[in-house]
Amino acid sequence: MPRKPIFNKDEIIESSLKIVKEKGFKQLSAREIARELISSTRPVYEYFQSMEELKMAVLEKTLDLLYDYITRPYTRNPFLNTGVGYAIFARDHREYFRTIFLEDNDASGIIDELLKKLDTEILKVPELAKLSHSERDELLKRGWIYTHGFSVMVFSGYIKNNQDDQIIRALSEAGEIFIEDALQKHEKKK
Amino acid sequence: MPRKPIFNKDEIIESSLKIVKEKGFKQLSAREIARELISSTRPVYEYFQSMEELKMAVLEKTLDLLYDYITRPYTRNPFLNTGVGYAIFARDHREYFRTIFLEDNDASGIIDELLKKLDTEILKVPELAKLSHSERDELLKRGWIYTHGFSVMVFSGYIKNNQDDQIIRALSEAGEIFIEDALQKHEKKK
DNA sequence: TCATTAACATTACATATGTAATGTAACATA
DNA sequence: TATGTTACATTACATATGTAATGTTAATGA
Repeated sequence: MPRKPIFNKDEIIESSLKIVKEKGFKQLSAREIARELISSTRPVYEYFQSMEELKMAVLEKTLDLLYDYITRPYTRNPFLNTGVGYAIFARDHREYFRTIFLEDNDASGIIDELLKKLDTEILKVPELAKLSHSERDELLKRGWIYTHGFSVMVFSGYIKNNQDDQIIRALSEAGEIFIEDALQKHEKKK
Repeated sequence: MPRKPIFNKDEIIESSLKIVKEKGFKQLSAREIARELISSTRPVYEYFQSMEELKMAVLEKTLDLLYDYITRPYTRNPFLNTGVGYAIFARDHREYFRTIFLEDNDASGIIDELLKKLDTEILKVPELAKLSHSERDELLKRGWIYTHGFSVMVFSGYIKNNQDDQIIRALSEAGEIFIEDALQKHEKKK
């Protein structure tokens, strides 16, 4: 007896992502989605209790994409790959990046997860295995701060000419500086 | 014959700053200001053509405060002081920091000015005078990226326990790492 | 074929905001 | 003291947004 659905949940989320990408998270509204779908605002409320709920779902999707980016094999160094993916994500998905890290979505949980991921990656780099826990922690923190600063610069358009290989070089050079320092301080302690 | 003014331009800007500090730049509206002043929205339009114009004036004020912060003598190193002031500003004036660097105010002009300032400061550090222009430039960029990353972390609340002295230490340590690397690479070239 | 019902459209109400139009009262001067 | 000017208040209109209430229609089972 029921009528056949025209729109589904995924379509609504996809339209939302398109709006966020083009106009920013702040512009995401039920009416914008309706315009995008060429429909009324009703379908949105068919699948989501509120705009708040939809926005959470959209945020989740951008996070999925971020995780995709930071797990790609840009180089042979998985530790570096995370940072490179992060910066390239900032370049290619400005508005998603802003939504995740610079809006009021309390990104600290997300950053925690990223750091945890980095913590496992860093162990895979052979030359760093000899470092103590606190030494590795310090190195991690420095690398993360630099990566984040770099990415925000890319995001805000201050760092231009940012081809993949240039991003890789910039981050890898900075990483080597931190690593060399960490190894040096490790040797000195002994 | 005219009536005595009750509110002046400065009061309106001050109220605006209070609102931005407490509720964020997005919440700044004529009616909010009126609430703050216990008045109507009319006085705002007495001194400003539009809210847009007022917002520009408010942004200018936050920039003035930022310049104040980055010119304070936290340490004897003027180069370091800029970064420290920047991070402390992010800690003490979250919403101003967001408005300036993370909102859509096209901060690149501001960053340019900051970099120019840093460029003059760096020359005052004796041990760095020997570096070539491009070497100094590279060092500057690295320092700036790190400082910005650090400040955004402070802003987003990820870096906690951020007393002045801890911020100074963190940035000075990172600075030393970059400086040592720059000097080392300079020596190698010879 | 037709009644039912889910999916969507339409309309409407509430709130927030910018800002123009209009009203009002205080104050300096004549 | 009367008056004109101006600073502010009030009111109103336009737009944007969330979302509830209500209307409409397409698909299916009887």
